Amino acid sequence: MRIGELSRRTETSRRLLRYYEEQGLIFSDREANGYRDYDEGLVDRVLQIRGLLGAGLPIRIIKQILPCLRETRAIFFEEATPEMLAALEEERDRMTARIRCLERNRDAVAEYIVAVGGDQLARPAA
Amino acid sequence: MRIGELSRRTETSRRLLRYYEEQGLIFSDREANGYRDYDEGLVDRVLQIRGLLGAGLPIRIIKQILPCLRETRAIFFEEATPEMLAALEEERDRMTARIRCLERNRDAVAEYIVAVGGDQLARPAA
DNA sequence: CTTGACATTCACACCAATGGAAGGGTTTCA
DNA sequence: TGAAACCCTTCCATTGGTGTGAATGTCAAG
Repeated sequence: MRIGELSRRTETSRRLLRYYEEQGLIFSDREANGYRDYDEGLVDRVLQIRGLLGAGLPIRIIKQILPCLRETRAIFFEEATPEMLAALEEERDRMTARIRCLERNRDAVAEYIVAVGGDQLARPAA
Repeated sequence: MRIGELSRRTETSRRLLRYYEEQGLIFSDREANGYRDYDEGLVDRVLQIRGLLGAGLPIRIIKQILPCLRETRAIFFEEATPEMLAALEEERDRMTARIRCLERNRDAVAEYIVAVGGDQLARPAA
């Protein structure tokens, strides 16, 4: 698909898609005229990238862990140097820490909402 | 405690602590001489703030949810306007989305690590 | 030929964070 | 008492990262 379709399907500006490509997060083939030609899988990939960015991971790290996230479960063993493995383990642990932090705080927010009487399913008797 | 101690205990520069105060994320009493006097609870508070920032929440949002996160369970009902409640519910849901995204991707990273034979320090006889 | 989608490139905006200088007061300890 | 270490404020500039705007040009189709 071309960039316009990918943009619509991911609700991501063309500009940003080109930026992600420039940053090495996604790739595209080119049509004869130079237009980008995206694989179907790029839709999920872009959403995934945006999710991770939204969760605070920098592009540099996302680029690093992308090889682990290929939907095609073709794992590239040859690239698994000890240094890279260590970096991945570190990042995995950092993600766990992030998750815990978010869970704790989300739960606190949720408790607060309940305590002050919010979240009454579909506002029954407002 | 004074700013130096808080800085050491949170591994956060004095500069940044003053910045957070300027941004309205934390508060301090003042000694007679003008020195900031921090409550013991600020240690956790600062760590919490840094965790949330690291998880991708902007200062603006963190400031908004801080009232829900007071360790003193004094909840300020009077401030719970419907608009604020709606904003909180939205933010709660966004945090949940973040958590799910991180979980999915962390698990993928973890699987990859196992697949390429990492993490054997912890489990020698894999 | 006009319209819309595509291309590239430079510059800018926003946010978190930092650095540093100026210029001054306070605490601690030998 | 003197020095070092700590603290204060204000101001200004900068860095790094994510994201955007706008100018300018090409391509394809009605």
